[in-house]
Amino acid sequence: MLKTLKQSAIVAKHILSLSSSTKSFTRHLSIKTFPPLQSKLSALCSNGQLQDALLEMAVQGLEIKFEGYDTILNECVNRKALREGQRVHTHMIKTQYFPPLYLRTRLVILYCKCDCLDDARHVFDEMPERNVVSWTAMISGYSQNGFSSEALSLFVQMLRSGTEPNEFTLATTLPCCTGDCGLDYGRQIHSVIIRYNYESHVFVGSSLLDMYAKAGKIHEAQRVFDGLVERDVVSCTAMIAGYAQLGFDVEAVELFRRLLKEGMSSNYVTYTSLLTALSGLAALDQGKQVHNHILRRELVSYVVLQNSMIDMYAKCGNLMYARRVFDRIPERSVISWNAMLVGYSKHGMGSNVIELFKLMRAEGKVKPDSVTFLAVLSGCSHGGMEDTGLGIFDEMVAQKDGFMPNIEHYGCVVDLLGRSGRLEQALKFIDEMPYKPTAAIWGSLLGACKVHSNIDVGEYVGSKLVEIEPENAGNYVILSNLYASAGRWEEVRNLRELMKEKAVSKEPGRSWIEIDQTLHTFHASDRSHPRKDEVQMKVKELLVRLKEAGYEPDLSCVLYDVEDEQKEKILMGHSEKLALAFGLLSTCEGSPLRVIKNLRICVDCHNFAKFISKLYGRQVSIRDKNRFHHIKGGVCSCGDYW
DNA sequence: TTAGGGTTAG
Repeated sequence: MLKTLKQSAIVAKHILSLSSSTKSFTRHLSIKTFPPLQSKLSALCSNGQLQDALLEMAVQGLEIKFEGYDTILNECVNRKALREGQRVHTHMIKTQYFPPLYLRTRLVILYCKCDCLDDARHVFDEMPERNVVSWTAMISGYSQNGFSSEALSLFVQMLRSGTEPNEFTLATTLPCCTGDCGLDYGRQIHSVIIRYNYESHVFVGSSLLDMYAKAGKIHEAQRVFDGLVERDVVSCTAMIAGYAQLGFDVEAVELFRRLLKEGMSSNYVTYTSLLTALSGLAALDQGKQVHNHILRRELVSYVVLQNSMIDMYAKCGNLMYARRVFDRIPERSVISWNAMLVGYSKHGMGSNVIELFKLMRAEGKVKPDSVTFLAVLSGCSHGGMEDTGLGIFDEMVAQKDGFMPNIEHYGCVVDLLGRSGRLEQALKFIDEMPYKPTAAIWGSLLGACKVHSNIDVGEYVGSKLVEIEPENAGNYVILSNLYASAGRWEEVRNLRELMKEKAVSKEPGRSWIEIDQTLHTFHASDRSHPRKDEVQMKVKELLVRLKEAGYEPDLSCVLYDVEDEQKEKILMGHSEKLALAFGLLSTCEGSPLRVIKNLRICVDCHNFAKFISKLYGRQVSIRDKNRFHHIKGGVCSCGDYW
């Protein structure tokens, strides 16, 4: 009797220990099926023998129930084993097993992970009951596959059903708030977040600040970031990336430095965002330093990071380094190719663009995409290879690479035709293309009219532009330049009146130059730089010397209605001239000058830089909003077309 | 069981 009792106690203890190890699912346990089958299945699964595990399930038939399905479905999810998962699902149906909520949710997760959203949704719709996890799993499936509106509408349905969202749901749903109404949806979710007190949760907070940053609301992003009770790599990276994406490059770099000092950990994503900011600044010395950090930390094998480095070096003007990074990537993605192609294109190196594009086609490992063709077409345009570009467009239309041109590619063709002076043909092309012309397309044609001094087409195009984009000052400037160059001052005056009427404002011009790892920024007519007086003197000195050599300030670049003397003063205050003067003051004779400008360079500054390169024997490179100008001996790589 | 940040182009 005593012996039997003792035995029962041992059995009971065994069951209890099993219960605690399998958490809350103990009610399904039976000594008959568990533990031998369970441990056998687990062993098979962990050995990767999913097939054998399935066979074992089939042999055991209905005896398996929860534990068996759970074990094998778990393994299917971990390995994204769709076929095996489907067989388990079929097995459930065949044996008329009625899965509980937990297993149904596992099926939803499995199908979502394997990109079978319809199957996931089917299981989800058939669920007799749902909890926050099943809702979140389905929302996450949509969210991660880019089906934002489905995810958002499911989120709304979830709230209506009375299920409260948790931190997982909120962090998953926020990334769906993109596009036109993204900010509105985002703000509504923000209010839900506040209601449930998740604003300072690190995952929810990073998602929230990212949403604001992507909507261009940097201050709101910053407010969320400042309110986080705990910060980690992701939230910090999100903030740095937010700054970088919106062009707050200095803030991005400063935040990175500050956080580094505070001991924040960083990973390859952090460096990617940091490189974006350094690319914007064209801070070559700092970029090289970051490259060294990446090498030392052995992060260099991330393709994303290598792509960022190609872009950084190209935007800093060093194509040789960019190419070296490109050549060392073992598995290039389409973005690696594009970054390199865009690099050559912006530097006006048309033949390099074509050569690399041929290599890409010949290798055939990576398919060109929309950006590839934009880079190739604009590369032909910047490099003065109009007919080659037009030929490639024809190949696109003929579907040589299985890729149809979109409106932006049509825009490139307008650019190519305009550049080669075929303005009437460009007008006809716009008229016949299958898209409605955008302001950018008219804008590029207007630029072409200015370069080729074609008033007739220019007037027509200008009127179209002012109609679509009355607030864009750049359009008035080009049109006014066009009238001025034809001596039609009456029209220039009318245009100026029109500008005043529409209260057009221009983004303030800004240029900078990197000297010994420090960026020196100048604004138009800047009086804030510590060496402003020296700079001013230098510009005056340059003006005298350049005039002796034949330079004549192009007063038509000034739109204000003032005396010519005043116009010359305004021109001499242009930020790129200040940066060039400062460069001459701070570097030794013969060394190259590298200036960055936030807007497109004006004709007068371009001419000014050409004279400097010739008279002072300097290679001058200027990166403007559109492209690089490499000026040597008074000749610019853009061929005076930009 | 479910979650957040990143690269080219414009």
